[in-house]
Amino acid sequence: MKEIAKAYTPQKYENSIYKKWEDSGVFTPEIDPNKKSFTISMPPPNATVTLHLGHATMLAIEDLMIRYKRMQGFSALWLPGTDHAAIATQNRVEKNLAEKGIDRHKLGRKKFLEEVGKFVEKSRDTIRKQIRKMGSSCDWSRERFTLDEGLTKAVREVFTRMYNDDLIYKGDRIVNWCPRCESTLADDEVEYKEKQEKLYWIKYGPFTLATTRPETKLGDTAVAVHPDDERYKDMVGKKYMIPGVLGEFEVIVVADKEVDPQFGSGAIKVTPAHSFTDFEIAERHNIPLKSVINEQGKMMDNCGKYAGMTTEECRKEIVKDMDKMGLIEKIEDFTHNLSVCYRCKTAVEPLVSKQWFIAVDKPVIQDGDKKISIKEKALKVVREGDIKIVPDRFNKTYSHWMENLHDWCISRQIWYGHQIPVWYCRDCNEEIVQTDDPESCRKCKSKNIKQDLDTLDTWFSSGLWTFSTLGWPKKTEDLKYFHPTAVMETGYDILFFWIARMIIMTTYALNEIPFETVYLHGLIRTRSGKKMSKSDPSTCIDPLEMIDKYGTDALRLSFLIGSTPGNDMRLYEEKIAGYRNFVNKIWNAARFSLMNIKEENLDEVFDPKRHINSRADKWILTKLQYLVKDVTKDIEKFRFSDAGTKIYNFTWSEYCDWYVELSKGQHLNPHVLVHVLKSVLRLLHPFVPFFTEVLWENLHEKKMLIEETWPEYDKSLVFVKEVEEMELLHQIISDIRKMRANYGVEPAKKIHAVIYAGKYKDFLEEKREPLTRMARLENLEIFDKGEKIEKAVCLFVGDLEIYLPLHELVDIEKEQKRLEKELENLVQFEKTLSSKLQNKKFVQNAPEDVVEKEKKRLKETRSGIKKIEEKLSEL
RNA sequence: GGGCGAUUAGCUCAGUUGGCUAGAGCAUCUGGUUUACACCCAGGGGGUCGUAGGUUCGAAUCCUACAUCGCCCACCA
Repeated sequence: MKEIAKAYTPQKYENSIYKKWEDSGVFTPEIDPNKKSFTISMPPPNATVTLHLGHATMLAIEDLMIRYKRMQGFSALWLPGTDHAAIATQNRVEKNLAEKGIDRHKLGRKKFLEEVGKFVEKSRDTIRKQIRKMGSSCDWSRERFTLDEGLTKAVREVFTRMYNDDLIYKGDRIVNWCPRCESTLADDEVEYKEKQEKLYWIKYGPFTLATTRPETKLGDTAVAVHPDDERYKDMVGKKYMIPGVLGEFEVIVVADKEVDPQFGSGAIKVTPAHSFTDFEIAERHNIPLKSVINEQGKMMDNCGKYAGMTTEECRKEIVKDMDKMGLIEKIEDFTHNLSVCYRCKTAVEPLVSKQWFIAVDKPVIQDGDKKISIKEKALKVVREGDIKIVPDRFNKTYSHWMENLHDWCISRQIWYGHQIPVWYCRDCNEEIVQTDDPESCRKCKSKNIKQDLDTLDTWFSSGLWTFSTLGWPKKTEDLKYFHPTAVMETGYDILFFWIARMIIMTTYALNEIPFETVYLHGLIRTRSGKKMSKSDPSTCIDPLEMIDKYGTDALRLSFLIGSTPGNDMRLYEEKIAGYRNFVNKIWNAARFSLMNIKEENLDEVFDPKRHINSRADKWILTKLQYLVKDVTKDIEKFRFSDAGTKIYNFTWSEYCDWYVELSKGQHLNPHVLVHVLKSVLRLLHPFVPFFTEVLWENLHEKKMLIEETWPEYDKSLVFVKEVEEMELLHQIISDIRKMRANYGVEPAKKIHAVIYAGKYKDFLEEKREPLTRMARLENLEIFDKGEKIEKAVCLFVGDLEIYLPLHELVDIEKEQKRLEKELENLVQFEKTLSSKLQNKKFVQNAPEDVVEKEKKRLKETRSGIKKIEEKLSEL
């Protein structure tokens, strides 16, 4: 009665539907003590980025969970936000300024930060819009930014507490230094890249040794050998003068297990200030440090003629000079893992510097009657299952990483970020750490104080994300109601960067877990399995472009179906197009339903007592109950792909292919047609929110689908017998169609059929209409039994015999061959089954229902064999 | 060096505590103006489940080894 467009056009509806949801306030959950809360903190996209496939996946999965729980009656909070992403953002703005010929140092800290602020404001606005594009039902009224005032308070509070607990300390330690960013990097912010380099064998006093970095010779203070190395045994503990390009210098020989006697000559030069291993060796043996490389990656003033050169320039020069002095023995090619900055790929320069650290091994958290470290605590909550990781194999990865965690360097020498809340008194050197800006020195009252210039690692603040966004350190209602959060969903690539740090920071600050479950999705790859990279647009799919082309719903499905947690997934345009087709398919099923129902019936509530008319109705309703049960279970177990596939198959292969087709004849029952459609829309809504909502409106629903309830399994709508009968009908129709195709019967031609139906006679009589229509029969005769019919194709479905007297089309020889082939098949199968059932161990050990099933199948197979044999003997 | 994952139809992937003659989508082939949908319908072909052993009544699924690809961690000057 009502007609909707012939095809669904997402572009026409998506924006207005989103606005309708947002304006209605459904995204903002109430704090209702009678309801359970369900919270997801959205992993905040970096403030600099535009939406990429990683975000799109994350948003699709999280929105699915949130909508599902919301429909189930939970107070579902999905809290959105953005991360200031200190280094990444600063680099980006520096680059932008550089294009205009502006250098940040000339601009000065204050002005530079203003520039960053402007850029970030604009950029955040873009990402906000893009998050909306994905249909994300997040609570914008609670949106947060890691540099917000509230979050900054949280950062200072945690810093101060940790400082007072002696967890945060300042020390001279060797750190990863990026000379381009001019900042420290945490251990996991360093990447390794394989590179072809040279290995220089140099004459080194009484030694010959191999090095890739001859320029660090200027900072050498020792030579180390393996304690068991016979070659150098007598030299250990002695001091030697080594000839160098800047004259002789003294080294001491130490024995250390770290040295691999197999590599090179078995002796290494020790440069404690510029190598992690050497620093550790130096610490163990009390060897002095000598820094020769500065924070710009250039040789320091103590390097004579090399001062001011970059390490690379210096290497060239020093090799030249050493060669002149006859110090170079040989130069070999060498493949080497070069450490580079994860943000800008510049080679990392290890150097010694005064930095702030978090001590991860210091026992400070009360645990029963003893104290454990923040690291042990973070291990414990996962080990004991307080936090569950999906898929669980990542437990191992997590534990391994956490066990090997060293003190975390948290200070960064960049400007953008949370400035470290430490002030120094210039008059009395007092160090003041507190949450508010102090006016004067607490010790000498001098006003001559200055804040530490460094900022905090960006992961320090994002480590507080689940609770700082809910108002902590204030004891807010939000915090009480929504924390701990339910699920943290993110890519496995930031398990260490972020997940691990949230667990550390939250268990320390709140003595509470940040989330109950960690759900890790895989990375999106190209069709050939390569990483998509922005620098190569030919491999890269832009989610926004796909949304324009196929709609958000189709894009979302392409992330949700066909993927499993923790595994990478390949994405390509045909896949998205396929789900667009699915969306359109349901749209058209709805179109059909609407065309077949009176408007007044649309407003009626489905009542099984009055509205169920036929076996077909009972069949589809039963299948729907199974679907509801399965899908609910799958979503609860985070098997989103399975859930989606099941809805897909039900809708297309059962509802559309059979039930809608049946509706075109005597079985038309608009009530059930629409009821099942509506249930499917409910089930589908968390996956594909836009078009389900559009259809919902068209079905005269007053309430929005987003606010509707999730369907529940209803046992009273399960009809096992009717399902069996209907499936028999499907089988008969399919088999007749197959035979038609097999014999090349023109689709338009209607044929004659005779069925000996036994106990199903009455049932088939009732289904005469769909049977003749869907199998394209012109004359159907149904008997309970009868004589075999000659010159006819025969089919055996269970105990039924079907004859298609195709007369001139029947080629006896061909028919014989077909039957023989089928017989062969059945005989083979019979063999397998009977030997299985004769096996006593199988009958004894296998579960009863498995045995029963096999028995039933054996019976059917044997009856089929008998029938075909009879038929063949007549041919 | 240590760990993890993958290996199933031409392609992309499902396959839950072992239990239908191993499934889907795409592609392909044969047909098609059916009461919604060609973004569709009906039907077909296509797989020794990476290899070799083992456990079991029964293995794609569990165990062992190997192979290939990929990822993570550690790291050598």
